Amino acid sequence: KVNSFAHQDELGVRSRSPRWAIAGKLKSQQVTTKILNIEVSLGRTGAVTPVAKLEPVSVGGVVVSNATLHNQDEIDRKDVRIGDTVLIQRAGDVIPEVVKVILEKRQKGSLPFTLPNNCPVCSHEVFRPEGEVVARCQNMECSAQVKGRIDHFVSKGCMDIDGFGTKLVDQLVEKKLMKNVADIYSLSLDQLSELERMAEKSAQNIMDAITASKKSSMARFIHALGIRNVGEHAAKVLEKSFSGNLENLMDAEIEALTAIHEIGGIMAESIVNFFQDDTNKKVIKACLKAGIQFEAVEQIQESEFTGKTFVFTGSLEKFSRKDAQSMVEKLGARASGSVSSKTDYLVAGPGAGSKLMKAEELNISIYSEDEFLELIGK
DNA sequence: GGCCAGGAGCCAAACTCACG
DNA sequence: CGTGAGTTTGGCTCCTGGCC
Repeated sequence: KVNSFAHQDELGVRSRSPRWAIAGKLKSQQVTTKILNIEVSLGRTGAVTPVAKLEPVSVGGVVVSNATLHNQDEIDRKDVRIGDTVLIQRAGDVIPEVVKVILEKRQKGSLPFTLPNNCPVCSHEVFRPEGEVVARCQNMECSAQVKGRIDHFVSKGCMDIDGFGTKLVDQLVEKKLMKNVADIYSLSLDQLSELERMAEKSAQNIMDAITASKKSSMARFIHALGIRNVGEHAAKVLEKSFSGNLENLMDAEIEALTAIHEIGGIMAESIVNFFQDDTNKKVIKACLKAGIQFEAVEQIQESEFTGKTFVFTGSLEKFSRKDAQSMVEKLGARASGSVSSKTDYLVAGPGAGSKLMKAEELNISIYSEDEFLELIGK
């Protein structure tokens, strides 16, 4: 914003403006380390994702021992191999990533890495559709997928069942106490107390959390079901379009769905397929029978912010991200995760990084938390 | 003492949608 | 049909407090 040239920051980097100087300071620290192994993990959709296990190394103040490799194409692009010495950094100073392989240090006789053709968990064949990048385990009953779907169902943005963590889910699935998400509602206090690291107190807390979670909303429930291509946002769109009537959504046809703004052909197909499946129908029925209730759909008020886009960044101290999101949604605005030319307001807390810089570049109005609250009249 | 959940922070690639 | 914007999916570490 200021025409000051030949600025020199403390790293000794000559830059043309103060902003560049900031960029210089924020530039991620890059460190070399070794890839000990490449492991494969499975998501709730059966997606096969490779993770590099690193020789632990301190970068930007934390000890990093894992870095995602995304998929086979990424591995090929960077030609990452087990045993390689690699340069890593924390993208945005948070997420560890492999920048590149130091080829001079490559061990003789190393081979390019290829993901397995069979699921590492259930051995079922994995399939990568033509033109797609992600290979998926095709076995719907694969325990990794069952666990993943339950993890997702109980998570914060979904049914939000407090205390229902991954280790608990692992045990429940392995002991065959759960096969699908509806089984949550038939768990008993005794069954829970008998599990490892669980006793009366913890078990009761879980039971209470399950009960509390039954007061929910249609959007949360749709999101929780884990329909492909339908996440938090799409679930809200569907809730609004169907005015909170789940049966109508379940019976909806492709044409009715694509008529909705923000729902296209691919999402419509995923939705129809999901609700046609008999197992899915049974699970939904069981959940509703267990007593899940949807709160009334809130009417949003017209305001000067209707249609505007907010982005929140940095550590927010006056309110949570979720609260911020619901505050702006009540005004008919939306909260997005990334800054673009369509962003109207950026709200930055302390420690904001790349998003703040991008917003400055694009000349987007920047507000502090207090200024934001004042702006929306709170 | 140690395990686990959950909150905080936010990235990258793939993918989808809408629009010119 | 290409493109920009936004969503979805999956990912990483630190730290605290509750409970076994």
